[in-house]
Amino acid sequence: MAKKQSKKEIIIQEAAIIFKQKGYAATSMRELAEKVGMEAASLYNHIRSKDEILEEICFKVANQYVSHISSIEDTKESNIQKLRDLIQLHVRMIIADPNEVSVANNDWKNLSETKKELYKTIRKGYEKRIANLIKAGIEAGEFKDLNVSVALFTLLSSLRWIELWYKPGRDISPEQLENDLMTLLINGFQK
Amino acid sequence: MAKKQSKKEIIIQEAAIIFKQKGYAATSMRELAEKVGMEAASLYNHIRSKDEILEEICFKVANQYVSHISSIEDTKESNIQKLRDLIQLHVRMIIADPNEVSVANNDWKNLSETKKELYKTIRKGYEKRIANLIKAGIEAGEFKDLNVSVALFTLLSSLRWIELWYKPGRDISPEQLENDLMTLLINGFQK
DNA sequence: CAAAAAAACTAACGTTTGTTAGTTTTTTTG
DNA sequence: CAAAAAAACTAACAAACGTTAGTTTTTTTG
Repeated sequence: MAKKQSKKEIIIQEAAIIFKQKGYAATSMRELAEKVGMEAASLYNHIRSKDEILEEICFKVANQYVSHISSIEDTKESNIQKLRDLIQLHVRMIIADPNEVSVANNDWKNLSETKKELYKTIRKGYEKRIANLIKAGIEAGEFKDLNVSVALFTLLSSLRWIELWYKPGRDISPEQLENDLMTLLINGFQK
Repeated sequence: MAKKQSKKEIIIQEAAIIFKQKGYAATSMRELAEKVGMEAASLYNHIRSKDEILEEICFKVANQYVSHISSIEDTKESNIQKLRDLIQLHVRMIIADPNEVSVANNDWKNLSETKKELYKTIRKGYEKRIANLIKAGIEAGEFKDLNVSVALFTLLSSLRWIELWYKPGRDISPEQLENDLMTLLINGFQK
């Protein structure tokens, strides 16, 4: 029961696949058009420019992350549990749309100058909120006394391989993946 | 007392800076030439092609990683200590040359088809050796009973932010960075 | 210092790029 | 079913691309 997608949505979806494989700059509109099944010029009946495709992908992903983090912050759970929720959020976002998440994370550099600044601002805001979560955890005595930047970036970075690796049919379920990741990040390697 | 660099080395070094900023495909030879201080055509007195620059960067980095891992494997230390050594290796490689490491990690997709396959083979071989280290640690009872792939990729991925973040003059020393990372990865977030 | 080699230059090449204009076909609508 | 709207097409544009050819300048060498 797939929802009927507009042509624009199809174009963006297909673009995300190719951008992920080869990168935004190395992908031509003619190649994208072929994948979609039309001539390059026909794409412009649905989209304004190549730029626009990248913008839609990047900001859709960025806004999704931002929109979900409030509900984690607002719970009355422990900071450890909030960290677990955050890991779960990232895993589920990536598994729900590995192509678009991957493009947002890797190709945002190719945004136009103004959009790129906006993207960086949104991302920094998101990081700041997670940094505050980590600080709170340290102050509450739940977390080790870590350098907050190191903890923040290590956390976010450690989840980024999933977007490149995971595909349906892997011999590990999303639930297992979440659990293993939480174990690793919260309790570390050591037994 | 900097060693005298050949023009080719300067070109590659400068290329790594721009490739890191904008990506390989989005960087033109004319832009690179300007940064080096010559006309685009003059670059070709020193390099064969744009491709060649990327190849040199990617395989130099890949070979450096590979060449250092043997000495970690060959020690008679615990697997926990080997893991520490590996983290140290990565941190030092990244700090020694953040631009080239970054380009190798992000732009290898733009290698020619045959070189790309070679690169992937080298990288897989490297990953395999770390996977074996993790397996050994689990079997020795030093590590938790983790899914090896999850542990492997989380480990490698968690170190990748450094290449984007670290620059000389950060308010954290390489030693502190290494220590915090080891704490985080080996012992986890939890106190 | 003259000859040879290296490295810069200008000019231009053939392609590929994103995109527009104008036309035809397909789909939607009253 | 005719009119209108949407979406495909062909053709072509100007700009940018990596790269080569040929020439001039700079550096190295005997």
